Amino acid sequence: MNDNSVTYQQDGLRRISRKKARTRADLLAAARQVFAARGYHETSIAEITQAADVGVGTFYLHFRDKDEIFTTLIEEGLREIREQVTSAALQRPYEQMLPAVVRLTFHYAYAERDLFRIALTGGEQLATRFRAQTPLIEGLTQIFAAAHEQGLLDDYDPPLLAHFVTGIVTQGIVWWFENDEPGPDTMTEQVMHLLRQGLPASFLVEEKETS
Amino acid sequence: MNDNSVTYQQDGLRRISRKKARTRADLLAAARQVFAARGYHETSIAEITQAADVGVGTFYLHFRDKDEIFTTLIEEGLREIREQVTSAALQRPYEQMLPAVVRLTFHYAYAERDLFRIALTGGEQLATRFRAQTPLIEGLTQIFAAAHEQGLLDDYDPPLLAHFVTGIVTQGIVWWFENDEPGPDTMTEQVMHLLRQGLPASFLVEEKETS
Amino acid sequence: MNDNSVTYQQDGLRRISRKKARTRADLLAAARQVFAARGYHETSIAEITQAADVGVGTFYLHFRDKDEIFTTLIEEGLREIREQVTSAALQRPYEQMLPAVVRLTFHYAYAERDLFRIALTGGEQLATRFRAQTPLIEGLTQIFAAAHEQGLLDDYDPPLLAHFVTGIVTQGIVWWFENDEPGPDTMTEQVMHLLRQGLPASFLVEEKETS
Amino acid sequence: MNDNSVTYQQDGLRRISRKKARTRADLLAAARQVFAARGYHETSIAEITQAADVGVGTFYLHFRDKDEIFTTLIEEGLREIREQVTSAALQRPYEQMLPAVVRLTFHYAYAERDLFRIALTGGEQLATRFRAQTPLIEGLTQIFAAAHEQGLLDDYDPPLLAHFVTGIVTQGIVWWFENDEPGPDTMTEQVMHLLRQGLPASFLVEEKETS
DNA sequence: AATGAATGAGAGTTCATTCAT
DNA sequence: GATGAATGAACTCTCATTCAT
Repeated sequence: MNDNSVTYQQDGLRRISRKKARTRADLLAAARQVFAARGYHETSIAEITQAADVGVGTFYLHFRDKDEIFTTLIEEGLREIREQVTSAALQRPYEQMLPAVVRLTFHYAYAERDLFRIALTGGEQLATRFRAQTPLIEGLTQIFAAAHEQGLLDDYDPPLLAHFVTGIVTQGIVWWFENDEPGPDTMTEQVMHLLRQGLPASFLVEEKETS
Repeated sequence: MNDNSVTYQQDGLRRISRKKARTRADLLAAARQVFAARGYHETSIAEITQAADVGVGTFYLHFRDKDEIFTTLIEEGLREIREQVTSAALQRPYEQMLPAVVRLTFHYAYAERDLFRIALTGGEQLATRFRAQTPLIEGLTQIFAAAHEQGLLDDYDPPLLAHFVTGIVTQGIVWWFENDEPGPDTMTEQVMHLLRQGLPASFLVEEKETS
Repeated sequence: MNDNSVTYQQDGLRRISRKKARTRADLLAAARQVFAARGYHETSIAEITQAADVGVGTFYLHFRDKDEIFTTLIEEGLREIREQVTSAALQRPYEQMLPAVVRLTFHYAYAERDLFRIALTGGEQLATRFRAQTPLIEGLTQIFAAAHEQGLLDDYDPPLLAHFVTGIVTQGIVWWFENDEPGPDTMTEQVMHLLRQGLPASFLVEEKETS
Repeated sequence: MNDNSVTYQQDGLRRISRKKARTRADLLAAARQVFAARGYHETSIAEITQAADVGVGTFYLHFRDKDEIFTTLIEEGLREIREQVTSAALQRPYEQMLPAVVRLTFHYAYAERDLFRIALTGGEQLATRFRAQTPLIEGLTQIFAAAHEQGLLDDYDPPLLAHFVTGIVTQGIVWWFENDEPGPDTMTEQVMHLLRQGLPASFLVEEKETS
């Protein structure tokens, strides 16, 4: 027994834990694929383990239930995007933040459409589903709140406005569930155009008296 | 046997079919309530029949399965709204259509929040869920397409724009799933303000070069 | 109130009871048709009442359950045949009874194949099914027992022999469930030929020692 | 990791699959018993699993539905008999085939009366039921067809004759559903006697003119 | 750590039967 | 007598979860 043996053992442990991590990754990948193809509710644990080529029991070594692997999938998948978007935004002067956030979000969403489809479609109740929108809403709320404090958005309620913009972006992403065109840059331009110009006043005339 | 007896019998039939219609309505009301409280997938037929205070078998006398009562619920619930919004829009001059559609949609959605929650939340797959948005999208697409032909919306793609505006409205409705304020009129104003003015250009600056 | 009124009333009763008998007959005819088409177990009361164009509840005014209408159907359907065959047999000299029974049975079975299909196919357990064979078995047993007493069938056990012959006849009838040829007369000849001649001894050689 | 470990694992797999096979056999045995006691249609899956002392779900791990376990039961049960009868027949000179087939069939049928009761009684429609007779019918048809070609059975239609003989044998087996006597050998003798001698011509007189 | 046979709670669905009209 | 909406027991089947190996 010497350092070597310890090293061997550590190697063994590491190998095992590497193996375990590998299985976990297999399961996540399989889940992503099956969720995308069949939807959250139509997916059974057995389908996931089959796609991952592991035994059913193995699933429970890594995840508590279907909801946990689902949440993990979204969480881990979105984390990097969230971090990238956040850091990119912070690197920019304040006036450029909003466009940057929109553009980057669209780019990532376009690249990982299946993940967004899963996130916006499946899941147990609203809770999970709208969790995907939450980071965007919060980021936008901060941006708008800051502008509001500076008197730039006097007529708006910042959180509500953040929801509206998130609604626009979400709808752009949903659009891609059925169409591949336009790409993320054109999509961004369309959104920015709307946010910048609004719509022509000529057909936004409200009648005098409101019911 | 004379006319009277026939009348009696007809009365009987009418009464029976009125009773049957009553049961059907009970089931729909119960489904609405249970779906709203527990979500589509968490709801079992037994829960619906229990809430409607009828036997399980009765359910199948009126609906084929859970999906059918769900679809019927949404369809019948939204039909009137759709018709009201459509006819109201058509009674207005063209320039007033959009505001009218938004305002009316918000009013109905606010009044029937539980129905919209069910429609936007539950259901089998996207198909059912986004069905709720379809009428709005189509209506807006028509309005925008007309404007586009007159050169008013040169820089926009009408269907995409319709999706964006629908996204805004949807997000407004979703907002009410968790907040009661602001009411539909203020909500409409906020949306119209955004659509009219857009956001201040000063924080919509895009950097020169795009990656 | 006089004789007339009584007559009227009797007429009324008779009309009612005629109507009732009519409904009963409708149900029996419908059952016969549905049983033949779908088999006993696949047939539901609702299908019968639908085919008879009466309400479900009406069924229970005439029959206790599915088994009773089934039994009745067979019983009433076979009764006449049984009586015809029996009386025809009795009108013949003893030596002609067996051929007459076989020939008549085949003729009726051929004419009412659907009834025999129902009788031999459906029904709850053996009990009902083999009830259709019972009359034939019993008739043949009598014939054979008489012959046996006269020393004509010394080597046979009459009831067993009756079963064998019934087995032949039954198989002939079953043959018609899938083939229309040969007709009842040729069928009778084939059976009689077998019963008269047996098979050529040359290929009925048993080996000496039996295991 | 060496050959040993592989062997161990193989042992493990084999043990598991042996255990699974055991459960399957338990289910088949239970099904056989319950079908025999209550009949096919009166038997529920729950009764089978209860008799097999396994959970309901286990059933579906081994069989798709009631019909599949039924078919399997008959198929597996009859296969060996079919093979034995066939090979025994082929080992004999042509003239001895028919008696051998009849004798062996009766022996097996007597030994496994419950299986034959199930096969001849239960099952979905004729299809399944008469499947039990098919092998016998086909075997006999071959034998008779060969004799026919040699001019031995000029007056018979071989397939029809095969049906008749099958009818006799079937009726002999059905006899055992309610009687234990006579045993298979005496039963064989009675059948062979009939096939050899036919019945005394003296009471097979047909009247001249046929109606 | 991995496996997959076994489990049984629970969901959906059918249908014989009743009963108010 | 006839009706058919309503009923709920009974059944089939699925699937998340466990556990011995």
